[in-house]
Amino acid sequence: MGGGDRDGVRATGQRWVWDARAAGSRQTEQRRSVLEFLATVDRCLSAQEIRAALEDQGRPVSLATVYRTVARLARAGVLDVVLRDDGEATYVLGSARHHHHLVCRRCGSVAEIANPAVESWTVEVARLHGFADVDHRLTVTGVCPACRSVHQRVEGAGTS
Amino acid sequence: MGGGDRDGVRATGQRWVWDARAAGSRQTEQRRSVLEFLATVDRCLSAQEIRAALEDQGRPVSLATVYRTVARLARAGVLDVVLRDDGEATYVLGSARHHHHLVCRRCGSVAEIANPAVESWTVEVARLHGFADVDHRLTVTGVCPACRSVHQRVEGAGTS
DNA sequence: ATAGCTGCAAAGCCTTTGCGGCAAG
DNA sequence: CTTGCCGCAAAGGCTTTGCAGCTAT
Repeated sequence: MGGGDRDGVRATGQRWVWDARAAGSRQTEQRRSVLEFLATVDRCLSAQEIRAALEDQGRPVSLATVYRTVARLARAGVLDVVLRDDGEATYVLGSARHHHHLVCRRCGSVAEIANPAVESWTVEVARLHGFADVDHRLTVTGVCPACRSVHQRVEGAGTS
Repeated sequence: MGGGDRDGVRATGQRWVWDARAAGSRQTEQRRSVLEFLATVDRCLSAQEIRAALEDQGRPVSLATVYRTVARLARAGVLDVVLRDDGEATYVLGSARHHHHLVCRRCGSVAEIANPAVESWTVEVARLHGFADVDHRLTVTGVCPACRSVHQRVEGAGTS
């Protein structure tokens, strides 16, 4: 599911192309802005952060359009939705196949991690419980080396 | 971090006790309602669902109090917060130590699952990336046997 | 020329918070 | 009696949606 050429977006290897001929999908400056920007980032960003960054780059896009665009990209399987601890949704380019992420709690930098053993175990344990239509999501959080060295202090970082 | 006897709640084995003598923590009917109710449930429920259920039981508790109570219980490590796919927070009694859950996408039933190998792998992979203060969260979603047999149809259940 | 997309602003939800009054200890 | 807790209602944030105009095709 969610594998690929829906919504006019296709993932071909490491390149994403917006298929203009897909049923009523248009190539617009705003969608290009969002997609091209996300391609330059290795952090998971919220819709508001994406909008702010694009504005700084002189390529303003309305918040509603950012939401609509990332929703489309997520549906197409081009990007992955990562929920922060507080429930805010963030987005990052990724296979959308392995939902395994290593996320920095401070700066939001993301690395995809993989472990086939985990993958197969989740399927197996779900099957043992009689579950069908199984999916899974593993998020490892921590503080990345960069943030550690900076000794950046964020509100409530320590004990709360 | 959130280890135990804070907020006047203690987890002793499989039993939870509200330590009334903990720094300014009072035993009230509402808190008892929430805790006792959660003990009878094996599903993860949102604050609103908890409030509705308690009202049905003739033990009404205001939504604000439910939120304040579950926040306290979560901080005390008595219950676990499980984010739904849409970002809504749900709560379930649990060790709050292993964040491994098998959740039914339809009815929200929850089973705790455990795999030490996964646990150690997450720590290892995080360390390899230089991450500190590591935590993780694994959620396996699917449709449980009960919901499968009922052939319950929820909006957008199939492909979406 | 057509149909989809954008921006704006309003509405929807979930969650938090201020406050007066009540109640546990 | 003191201090914390409850309920109510308002405020805060994130996200979605209706609508009119613009634009990619």
